[in-house]
Amino acid sequence: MNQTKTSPTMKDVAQEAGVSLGTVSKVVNGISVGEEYYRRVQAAIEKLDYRINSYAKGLKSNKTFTIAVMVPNLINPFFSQLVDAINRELAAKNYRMLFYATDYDPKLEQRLVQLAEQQKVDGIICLSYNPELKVSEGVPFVSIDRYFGGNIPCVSADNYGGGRLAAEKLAENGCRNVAFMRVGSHLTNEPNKRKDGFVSGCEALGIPCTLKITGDDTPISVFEDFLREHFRDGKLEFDGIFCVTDYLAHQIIGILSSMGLQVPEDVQVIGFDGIRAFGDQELTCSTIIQPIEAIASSCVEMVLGTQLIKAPSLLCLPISYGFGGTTKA
Amino acid sequence: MNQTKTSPTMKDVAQEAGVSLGTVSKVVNGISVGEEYYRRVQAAIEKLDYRINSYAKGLKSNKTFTIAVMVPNLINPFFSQLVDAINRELAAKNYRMLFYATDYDPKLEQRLVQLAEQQKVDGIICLSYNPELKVSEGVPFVSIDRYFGGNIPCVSADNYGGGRLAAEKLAENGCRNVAFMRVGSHLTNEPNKRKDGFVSGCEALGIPCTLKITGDDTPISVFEDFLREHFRDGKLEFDGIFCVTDYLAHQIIGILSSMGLQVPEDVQVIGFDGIRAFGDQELTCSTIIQPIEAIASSCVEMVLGTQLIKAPSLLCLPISYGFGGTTKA
DNA sequence: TGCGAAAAATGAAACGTTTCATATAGAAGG
DNA sequence: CCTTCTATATGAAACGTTTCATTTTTCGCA
Repeated sequence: MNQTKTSPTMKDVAQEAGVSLGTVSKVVNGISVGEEYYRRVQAAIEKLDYRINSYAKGLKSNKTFTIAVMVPNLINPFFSQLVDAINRELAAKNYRMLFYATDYDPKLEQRLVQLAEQQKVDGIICLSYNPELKVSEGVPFVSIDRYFGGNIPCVSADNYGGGRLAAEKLAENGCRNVAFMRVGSHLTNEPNKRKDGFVSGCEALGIPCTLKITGDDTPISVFEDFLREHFRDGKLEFDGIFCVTDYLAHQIIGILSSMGLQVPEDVQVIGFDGIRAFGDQELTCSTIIQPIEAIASSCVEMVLGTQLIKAPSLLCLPISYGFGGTTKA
Repeated sequence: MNQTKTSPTMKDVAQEAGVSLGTVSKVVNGISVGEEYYRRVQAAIEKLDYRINSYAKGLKSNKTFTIAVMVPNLINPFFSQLVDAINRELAAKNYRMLFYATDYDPKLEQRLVQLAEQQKVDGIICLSYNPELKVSEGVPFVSIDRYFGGNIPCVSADNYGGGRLAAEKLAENGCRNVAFMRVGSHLTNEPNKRKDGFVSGCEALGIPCTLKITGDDTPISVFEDFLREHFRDGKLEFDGIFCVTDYLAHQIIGILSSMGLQVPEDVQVIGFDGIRAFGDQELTCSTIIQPIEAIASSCVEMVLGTQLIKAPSLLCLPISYGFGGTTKA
């Protein structure tokens, strides 16, 4: 018989140490036992190289020390940096992270939430693109950037404040006619407040503001068309543009330069997120910086229930301005 | 008694459907049963909204449909794009991904491997920075970019070929005196072959080549010092630089421009990886592109054993050149 | 020295599956 | 109508833990 060597169980340890199963369990879980027993069990554990079986433990105790984290993908640096930060927080608390990419697909997202629940995770952190997402009562759920109401907590940056700040910064730098650009129309999404904040900021400052918001799946060329419409005699009608994300800002900058316009000399551009292209290097465009670490740690605290949520709650974390060379200062 | 409503089990389904436990198990696992039985069980499943408990299943069957993926972090876009691609492959095969960040820390990495094993994953995919990593025989393990020998399969890009290609491209673009730059000294790392390929390429082409390889934890300023040493009368001694990663290339480009040098007019720079800063946008420096998708799918195939490994194997995937504006073509 | 109370160790039951030896029903053949 | 064979359904045991009702040990005190 060529038995494949199976890993030792608590029973094996108990036998080796000459104690009962319950005693081994106590030692493994750090519950106090007699000194002599403790020593014997530890020795047996070392000798057999025993490791607890998380699946047996999870089955019996209904606690898996696993959190599901869901974002559209890991390609967009905002998402990957967020997930990185969440993972750090979880690891520090001895939790494990099950990762799911939703690909911006509401159906898939719904399926993944069910999958995660069935996977018996202790909680779910999700940056959702599904306004109608159904979540089971049983599993703690924390949303990022989308407020569902009910008793589902949501963590997000102060998007409204960020919008206002963008308006103020452009104004400070001398802009007198600005535009706002946004892809998609997920209306209940918190980031949509960036527009509201920006518009209100412009109004307060007395600066005219044009909005260009495309549908969900329109190509980037729509923005190019828009810009060309407002381009006469080698001059752009706007002297400042606020883009809803850094990602979009980079695309817009590309279009502007292909039109022969200089950034920031001819037109200033400001994005949102605070992406550092290669991780810890400098910003590649001026931007409103999201507090990624703070978002991550709030999510983790909330989902682990360190911080109990009673009422429907929307946590708004402070943003800041970052100069990246696409504004004048 | 305020019982918290517990989820239905197979037993509940069996009772509801009036069949035995075994029959429910068969239906759930797609094993053929009598037509009438199948119908009744399905109805009961729907009615009770039954979901299988993965922990019970995993405990009994010793198969968890979970793969651990380990890279240093998700900040470096090469890593996050790789993990994204691996996750896609796994999801397509109905596997789940447990993610661990090793933070370039060999000790931590070793601990995480043990943790993953104890977590009963069906396999581990790891981009390791620990040349002495110990892996249990029990769990399928696939390495990325580090060849351990033994019977541990390794997947990597053709780093040697990539180095040669970098030399050829610089030569094609008129370079006659080049430098190679690399941080760290993880000598058994496959990417170290980039240097060998580059050196051999330069030799074959008859171009002088200077190497600058720093220690593991030296600051970036070491490269600045090096460049200044080779900078006389407003002219840099080199007309081409190959950086071991795009990440480094960007830092070097920053230094060069702070020295008043133009890229690519005064000096051409080529990186390695093929990072697209914002995911799907254009390259921000000329580079040797790693086949990230191919690496990901090979890893997944191997770790799932779709493709059986017998001998120690090192899979080398083809690279390509990508123009990003920091070379002349 | 002996008694009772408190503290500690024990081991059986349970968690929700899979699996396998057994039981059953139905079909086919004589 | 009975036997045999096949195909299918059954349910008990097992996976490796935790937990809790019991039993055993320890120890202070009379």
